[in-house]
Amino acid sequence: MPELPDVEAFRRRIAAHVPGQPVQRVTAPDADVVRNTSVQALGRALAGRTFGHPDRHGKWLFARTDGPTVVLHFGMTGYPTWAGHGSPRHRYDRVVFVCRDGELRLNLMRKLGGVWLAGDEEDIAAITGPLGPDAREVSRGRLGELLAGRRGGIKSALMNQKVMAGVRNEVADETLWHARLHPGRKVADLTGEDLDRLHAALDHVLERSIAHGRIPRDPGWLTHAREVEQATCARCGGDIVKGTVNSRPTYWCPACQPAP
DNA sequence: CGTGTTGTTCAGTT
DNA sequence: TAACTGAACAACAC
Repeated sequence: MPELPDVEAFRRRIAAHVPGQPVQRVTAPDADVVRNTSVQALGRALAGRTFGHPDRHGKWLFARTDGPTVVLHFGMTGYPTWAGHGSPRHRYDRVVFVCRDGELRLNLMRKLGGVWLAGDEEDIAAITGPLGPDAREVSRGRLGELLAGRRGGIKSALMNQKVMAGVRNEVADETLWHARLHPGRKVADLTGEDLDRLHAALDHVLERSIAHGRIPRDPGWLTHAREVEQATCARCGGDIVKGTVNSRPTYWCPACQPAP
């Protein structure tokens, strides 16, 4: 379930191998994950082009070339790999960019993500739709601005890609636990101190998770609760509970994150 | 073969 | 009219 930290790890993986690689051809065993063009047109547009440095905004990845940009989204189950020409492809490698020294492969088990071809920044904006600033770039002041005037709950706002890009279910739960805020708290009811803690928690969760390549599953993290039958809060020792917020499975500590 | 999974989209509501 | 909510959808593992 890639969120911002996972996609940043993907970006670094691609950045380590792909820049400078000329594309020879593109094969797509599952053509339908190529979303806004045909496999043939994608191959024609990229053949002979050279990959540059990849960028990321939220959960979107942009594999630049000296021509068009390949836009990647990983849905819930996707990930990219770099592999030698001869190494066996995985069953769910849906699109393969065959380069000079290896292959960039997009594994999409559930086909929820996809590949788009973009000629310029305008194309990219049309593909991604409106996105708020990347969650990693949000300052304390900007967080206040982004949340100002919102009527709903804090978890809903954090997960809204138009508010900020990159946070989804697990990062939202983890951030709210670190900030000691109940996921159902109304944005309008949060104090300046609440927002201070929320910003510090978002920063902490994103930076530590990026360093780890994903949200750590260790006992000191709320996400650990998703691994075990019944987790206890690493801060207070109380039981972590599971419920549904915005029709998504949500974990929190009732003692540390009091209900609104 | 039914259930669980979760990012996104969309229909409907406030 | 923007913001909000919840249901539907995607495809597969188990």
